[in-house]
Amino acid sequence: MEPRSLTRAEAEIMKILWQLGKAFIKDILAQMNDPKPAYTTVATFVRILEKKGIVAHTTYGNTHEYYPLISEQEYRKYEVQQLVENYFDNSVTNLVSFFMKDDNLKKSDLDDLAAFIEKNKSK
Amino acid sequence: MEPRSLTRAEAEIMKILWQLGKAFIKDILAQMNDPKPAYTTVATFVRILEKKGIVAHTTYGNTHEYYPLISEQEYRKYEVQQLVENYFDNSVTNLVSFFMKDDNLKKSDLDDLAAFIEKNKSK
DNA sequence: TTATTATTACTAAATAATTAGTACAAAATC
DNA sequence: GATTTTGTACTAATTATTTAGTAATAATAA
Repeated sequence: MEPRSLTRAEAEIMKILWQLGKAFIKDILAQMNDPKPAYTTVATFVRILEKKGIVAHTTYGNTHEYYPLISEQEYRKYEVQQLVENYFDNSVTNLVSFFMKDDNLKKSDLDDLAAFIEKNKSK
Repeated sequence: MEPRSLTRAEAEIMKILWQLGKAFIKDILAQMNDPKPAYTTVATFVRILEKKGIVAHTTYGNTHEYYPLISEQEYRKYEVQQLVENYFDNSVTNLVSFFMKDDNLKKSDLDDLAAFIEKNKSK
């Protein structure tokens, strides 16, 4: 399942699906912020996501319960990779040093990261 | 200058402008990968970027030399913020701990990061 | 059992993004 | 000075994205 970037509207729906695990259209709609789109708008996007192979459904009578085919972890990984590739010359270190410059990183974060690296060096 | 997300094509051109500092259309085109778009396509996007207030130009005779009004640093920061906001619950720590899960870091990343952290421990 | 409600499938329409051609003007060349 | 080249501005056409209405159908309620 090769991930592609989700559009803004698609991402909004996926986030709800990831959170709920599975949902009917009305459940998705209920989670959306005001101003809520029309029921049929949500249904359209879910159908688009299904056509793209990112969502599937189970049928219960005449209704469908939708669920994601890609995990949030998987997609998040893809997005991070995209960012690192596009703006940090493919180097995670560049991203980390970007955070350091901006003082966005707590010292404990760095310590944790150092410990993690130490632990994984053996492999 | 409030940054907005750049579209794919816009980002491609901005990256070249950031790299060159300033450029004529032909310079931008020269930097693009094959298959290169038409000269006029590049000109169109530069005009769009200008209308959006992201690019400006200096006139030399009948030609324009274009330059960015937003720095790459500034935009990069915006993009990172967007990612952290959308997928890491607004926490940089969450992003760092994301890297500390198996499989999210390449071995070369591990080595680089180790060196980087070692060097910065002193501070 | 008819009317209402809920749901999906299809259609459509507006806007954004992508791509490039044509017209025109200025500059360079012959 | 006429012709070719170079560059911008305008226009246009295609595809993607966003949004939602309508038709059809099944389930539910009156």
